Amino acid sequence: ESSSSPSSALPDGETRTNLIINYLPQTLTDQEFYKIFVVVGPIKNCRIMKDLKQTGYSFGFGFVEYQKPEDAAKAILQLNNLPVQHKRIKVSYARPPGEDIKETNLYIQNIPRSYTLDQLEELFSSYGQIVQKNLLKDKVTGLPRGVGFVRFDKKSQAEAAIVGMNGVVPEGGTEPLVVKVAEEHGKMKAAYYAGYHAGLSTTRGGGGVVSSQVVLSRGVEGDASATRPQPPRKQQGGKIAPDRTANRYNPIGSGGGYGGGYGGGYGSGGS
DNA sequence: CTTGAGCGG
Repeated sequence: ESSSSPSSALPDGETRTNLIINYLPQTLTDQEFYKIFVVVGPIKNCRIMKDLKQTGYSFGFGFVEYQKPEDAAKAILQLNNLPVQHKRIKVSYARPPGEDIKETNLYIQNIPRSYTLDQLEELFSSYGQIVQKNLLKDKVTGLPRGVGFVRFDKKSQAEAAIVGMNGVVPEGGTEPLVVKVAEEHGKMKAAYYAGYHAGLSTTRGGGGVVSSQVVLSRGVEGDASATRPQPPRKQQGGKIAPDRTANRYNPIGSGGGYGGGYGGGYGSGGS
């Protein structure tokens, strides 16, 4: 049945129009964002996801919804991997809402230091499609820390990977892997950096903020509230997650180090 | 010692 489909190669039952765009440069504006995608076809809706309306801090990804499915498909073909500033954007279909996409990102410890990204992927590839992966390196030495991330397409795949790989000693390693769902607090960091300290007090000492008002009088309730989140009654049960909110990174400032092997001449530069 | 970014309205 060779018919119709005049100028576009839309897969058979493809009706999706909504795309997610990843790896947007932090400085990309909404207008620029729109301009990149509107060349493909009329857009119904698009938006860069931002941390807060207040800070305007971009999460580095956004959505583009076209009016026509063929334009969405075309955008993936034409704009995926497009160099934008110092990055290459990723263009792919957004997932239908309510899908099983919630806990697909895994945090892995005790990865043999000798492992490459490919090896890491190979280690987990049998459980499903890996959509993203990363190996963390020491900030100062640049040496592998033995921890990394693997993001699966589906939650069920991530779950299977945990069951299958957690506790397993990989080849070339001596310690069993620790595989668990990664915490998704990346988005909150921007808020903290922006000075959005709602009411979070890190009770762990040695922290950064030193409040000069340390007037603890015995019996004064109001003041003590800061250092006493809970009444001491129930301290026995369960484990208390201390404070993972300690962010000691400089938000902006590092000039790079990720990706980038490609110097990119693309197209003929306009003026 | 959970990543400059992978799912909103």
